[in-house]
Order: sequence, then C-alpha cells, then structure tokens
Amino acid sequence: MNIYKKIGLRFKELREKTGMSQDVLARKMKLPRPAISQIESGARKIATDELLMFSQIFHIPVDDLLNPGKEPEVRLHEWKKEKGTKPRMRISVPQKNLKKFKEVLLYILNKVGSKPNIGETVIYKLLYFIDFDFYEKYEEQLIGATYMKNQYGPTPIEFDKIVEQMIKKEEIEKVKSDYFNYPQTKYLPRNKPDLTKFKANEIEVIDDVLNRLSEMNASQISDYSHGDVPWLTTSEGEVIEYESVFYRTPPYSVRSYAEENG
DNA sequence: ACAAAGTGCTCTGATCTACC
DNA sequence: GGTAGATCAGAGCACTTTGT
Repeated sequence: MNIYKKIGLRFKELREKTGMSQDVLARKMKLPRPAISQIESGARKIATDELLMFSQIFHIPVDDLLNPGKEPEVRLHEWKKEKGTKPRMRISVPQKNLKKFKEVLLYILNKVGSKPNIGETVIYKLLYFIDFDFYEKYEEQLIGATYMKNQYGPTPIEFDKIVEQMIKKEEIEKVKSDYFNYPQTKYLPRNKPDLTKFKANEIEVIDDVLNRLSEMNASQISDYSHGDVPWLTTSEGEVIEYESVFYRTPPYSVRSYAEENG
C-alpha cells in the first residue's frame, strides 16, 4: 500500500468518526467534493497546504497524520457535542493576562508609538506577532490575547476594553489624525512601562517584532500578516488559534526546530 | 563549427467536471 | 460516495537561433 493510500484511509477514518460528510469537509478545505473521495482512496496526492488544513480542522498534528502506526489524538466527542464550533485545543489556551497587555502596549507606544505609521491597525498586528512569535518560541503565553480574523488582519478582541480603561486612568491618550489622507487612530503613552514586569526573553521577542515590522504601514503589515499560517488556516470571523504557529513556514517562523532536533 | 540558450511540440500525469 | 472523460500544467525532447 502506498503512502497516499495510507494517509487517505486515515483521513477517511477520522472524517467518519466525526460524522462529517465529504461534502462538508470539502467546503471547509475549499476543494471540490470528489477531491476528498480521491484523497481518501489514494487516487489523488494531497498537497502540503491541504495536509496543514486537514490537521487544523481536526486538531491533529501533521506528524500523527503521516504516522500510520500512531493512534490519532482527536477530541471526537467534543466535535459532535459542540456542532459548528471547534474542539478544544490540544495545548492549553493561554489565559488572558490583562496587566501584561497594558504593559506591552505601553512598551510599544513608548518605543514606536510616535512614528507616523504606527496607528491602531499596525498596533493590532504588532501585538499579534508578539503573542504568536512568543508562543511559537517558548510554548508559553506572553499576553495571551484572543485574536479574531477580520478583513484587515488579526484583531485582538480585548483591545477596545483595555484601551478604554487605560484612557480613563490617563495612562494613554487617543489621538485622531490622518496618515497620507487616510484617517488614523494613534495612541500616545502618558506613562512608562514597568520593565520589572517583563522577563528577558519577552523583551527580546517584543524588540525583535518591533525591529522587523514597526517600519511598515497599515496596509503593508496587513498584507504581511495574511501570509502567516495561523491566519491562512482560520476562517473569517473566527478566533486564530495559538497552536497553529507550530505549522508556520519561513519567513514567519521564529523557532529554530533544527537546533532542537540535532 | 560548436556550445549554449530559446522555442515549440508532444506526451504524461494530476486534477476537475459531470454524471451515475 | 465513486468514477469516466475532459482539461490543464509540466517535463522531455527536437529543432532553431545566437554568440564565440
């Protein structure tokens, strides 16, 4: 039996256990329905991006899909129970750390907030890359904010509430302005961040993100974020899951897997 | 004259559409 | 859910053109 047939049988087994039809799976994977039938029978080879998509839909590491001897780790009962919602993540979801959110925001604003290109949209993306880069590198939360996929890129859903609090406490100031004829919302810090609240590796990741991305304008950083695997594997309006950073590809990946293995 | 690069044709395999 | 036939893309090859 060739490898594609083995993978196909595994796909079929997992799909049937979840009670999902080929049609539903095909729509999730944005493929024609017969493609699912052919993949399952081994008549069609599966592309890398399709493999990643499948691993995301069923929350199974790619390794498990490619290893025929291994029992797949899938939360079938949860899938059936919560129709239309995703099963829980394999690795625990980082808990939100609101204080950390404030400190990171103050740190960003103090460092790059005065640059003309740094408006609200760019800040969203900087927070996203800080959170996801840190999670990829250390498998731990930094802020642990919840990012939704919307038209313009990842958006932290806690942002408005936290910013509102910070404005009330006069920790930051909201300024409406224009950037090349586009309306821009800027935030200016009135406090300094408490650096004792940060670990060295947290500062390192934040600085790295700011060095790499803080020169970009809103549309550049949005375009850039649209090539990241966590973004690509999430449907519009859904929460972008942290676990997907482990399937990142260059230039987005920040973790050196080769070093760890050898 | 010869080698390297470019062009176009054919074949093969992968994928999709349409149908059962 | 399965599959025959149509369609398309890419690889391989022969032939032509260009440069030395």
